[in-house]
Formats: sequence, C-alpha cells, structure tokens
Amino acid sequence: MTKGRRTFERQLPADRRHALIEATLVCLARQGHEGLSIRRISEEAGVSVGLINHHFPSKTALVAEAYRMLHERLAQTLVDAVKAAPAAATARQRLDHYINAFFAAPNLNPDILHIWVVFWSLSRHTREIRDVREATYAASLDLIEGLIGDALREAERDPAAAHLAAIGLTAMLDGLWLESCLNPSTFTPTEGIALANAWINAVLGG
Amino acid sequence: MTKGRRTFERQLPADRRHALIEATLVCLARQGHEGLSIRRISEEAGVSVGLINHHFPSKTALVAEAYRMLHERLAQTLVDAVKAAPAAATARQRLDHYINAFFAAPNLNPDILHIWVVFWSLSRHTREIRDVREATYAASLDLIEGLIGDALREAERDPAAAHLAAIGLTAMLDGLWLESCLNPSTFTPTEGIALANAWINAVLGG
DNA sequence: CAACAAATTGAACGATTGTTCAATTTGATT
DNA sequence: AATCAAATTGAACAATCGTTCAATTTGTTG
Repeated sequence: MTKGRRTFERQLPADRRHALIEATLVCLARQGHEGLSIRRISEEAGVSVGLINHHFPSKTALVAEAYRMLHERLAQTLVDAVKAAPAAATARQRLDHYINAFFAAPNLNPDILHIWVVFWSLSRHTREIRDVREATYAASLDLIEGLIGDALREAERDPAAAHLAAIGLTAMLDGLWLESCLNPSTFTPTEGIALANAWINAVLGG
Repeated sequence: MTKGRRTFERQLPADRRHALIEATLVCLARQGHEGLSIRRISEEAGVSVGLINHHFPSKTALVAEAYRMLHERLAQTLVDAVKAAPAAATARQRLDHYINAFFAAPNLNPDILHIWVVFWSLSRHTREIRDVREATYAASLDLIEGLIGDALREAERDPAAAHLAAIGLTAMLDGLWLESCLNPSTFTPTEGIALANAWINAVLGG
C-alpha cells in the first residue's frame, strides 16, 4: 500500500529556499520570537530539520533573508501605490497615495508588524540582521525623501529640507505603525492618515 | 581557612527582588533577548538559579516587573524635567522641557531602547507583558496630552485636538527614539528636538 | 536501465532552557 | 545557647535548542 509512496519530493534550490523563507515568516507571525526555531520552521515547511542547514549556512542567514524578502514585498506595494497615481498627479498627490497605502493592508497588519519587532530586537546583536535593517531603512527613507523633495520644489520651497523632513515622517509612520500593531484600538487608520498629512502640510507650508 | 566563610547572605525579600530586577535589565541591555535567561540573570545577581522562582512565580513575572520599573524610572525623569521649569513658564515652555529631556540621557540611551524593543517583541504573546505596555503607553500619552492641551488653551485654540496630537507626538518620538537606538548616526539629538518642535508648532499654529 | 550528483532525511550531539524541591544555611527570637 | 521560620542553594528534570553528517531517496543524464 504505502510501498510506492515517495518519502519526499525534490525541489529546485531556489524554490525550496523560498518556501523555507515563507515558513519562517509564518512562524514568526504566529509565535514571535519563540517561533524562530529550526524545528518549528521545518515542520511548517513540511521538511526535515536537516534541510534548513543544507540550504542556508545558519539560522541567522535564513532570518536575514526573510527580513529582506518581507521588506521587499512591503516596499513594493508602497512603490506600486505611488506609481498608480495619474501621470498628471502632483508630488503632493503622490505623497497622498503613499500614505494611504501605508495605512492599508498588507502594510498595516499586526502580524507583519510583530515580525518586524522581532527583527528589530535581533538587529542589536547580530550583524547580519543589522545590515539588513540599515538597508531597508535607507531604501524607505530614499523613497520618502524623493517624494518630499519633489513636493517642496512644487511649493517653491527649499528642497534641502527634504532629508530631515523625511526622517520625521518616517519616524511618525514607524511610531504609528508600531502602536497600531501593539494596540489597534489606540487610533483608526483614518486618524493615522490625518496625522501623517498634518506633518506633511507643516513641512510644505511652514 | 574557608571554614568560617558564609555561603550566602540573607536579604529582605523586597531588596532581593529589586536586585533581581536590576540584574534582569543589565542582562537585557548586554545581550538582548539571549540575555533573558534564568541562569544569566541569577549569575549577574550573584545568586543561585533557584532563587528567582522563590521570589517570582515565573520568569515572565520578573520580566514584567523589570518592564514596569524601567518605565517608571524613565517617566520620572521626564516628569521631573517638566517640573523643573520655572513656575511662570508657559505650557509651550514646559513642552520644551519635556522634549529636551526626551532627547537626553538617561532617556536617549541605546541600551535602554534595546531593552524596550525586546519588551515590545514579547508583548505580543504574553498577556502579562502586554498589560504593562498598555499601562506605560497610557501613562506617557496622558502626560503629553495634558501638556499639549494646556498649550492649545494658551494659544486660544480648541483643546479637543490634544488627544490626536498627542498620539502623533508620541509616535514621532517613539519612531525617532527607535531609529536613534538602532542607528545613532541617522540624526543628531538636536535634529530630533527640531523635528518634535516642528510638530508641536504645527499643532499649535495650524 | 545503470549510473550519479545532489536533494533530503532523521538520528545523534552537546548545550541550554525554565522549573521544581529536598537539603542547607542564615539571622533573629526566645 | 537552643529554636525555628524562611531565605538560599544546587542538583535534577524533561524539553528544546542549532548544528552535524552518514545514509537514503530522487530525478535526470548517459
């Protein structure tokens, strides 16, 4: 009966690696730091414990890859939202698209934010994770800084202020994201959007 | 020779508990999540592994107490800074004192922020930790909301806006705090103060 | 169909985890 | 000096941790 059943199925390394990364994110979302175990991840992925170290040199490398991939996915939705603006849209309107996307799924999702917090907590003591964090922060800041810079030029104001203003907007968004994740009842997405817009208006108008 | 040496020294339960909490914070600052182990904490405190569970029902209870104590200590420095303002100070000036204290030691300390991130990451899956987080957030928000409300009245504006504005300021401060902790070179304390003040001016002026 | 590279398994390893509890030591009380 | 509650110890426990590696299975190639 069970004689002919294959005991496992081969996959291309790239596919298997991707599946392991997905399983890592699932475990992180479900159990936080405690979900970050080789045995839990391999079970979630439906493979043996040994396979992870066949495809990744260490657990840390797997986590770093998961960090990179999650950031890429989220960042892409924000970039797409900005690109979805009409060709004739002003820079201010593109900023609106960015902020609206920020306070919507899949970005504003408690699961995702909880994964993120674990990454933050890891970034202190593991260089590999810290490097990923630096890169993701820089990428986010670059996008926002560009949008704010364009809007400043549009308002005929000095675009040199864009860098610090972008740090401020990033901080407010991160802070709102964090609080909304830890306790979604503190404020509504609408209120979050209003706060972010108030900051942008202050930057552009004052 | 060693015959007469005492093998341990008794302490009042309150003192011992306090020492264990301090050791927990030291271990957290030094090793992050990995420092959060009974054996590391007990070694840091110079006691045996068994003593922790004599004074605390579980490791989680100890961590929750450490969370509470650290918040209380930090919050007190901010409250003290506000109280240190001259009696004739305006509400706007008291807000200034708050912000300046926020961007100074002991508050703006990478060690402390890294401890905080671990607490955040724990708050998801352990009710005890989550309860502490809610309480500390509410306490911080209350203080800021009061200050902003006073400043709004001073500016003859509607104080009803204080609640949302306080959520916004808290978010920006948390975001700046976080980034400054994870990478102190992103911006200077002076720039952080300027950003927070820009937000307050927008709230009061616009 | 035989051969083979490599994807996969799973037992094993030594280290570490939080918690328990009987035994020991302390310091104040009588 | 004897008594005793309780603060403290540290061995023991069952789980779990990340990693290693010889053995097995797979799917493709010759």
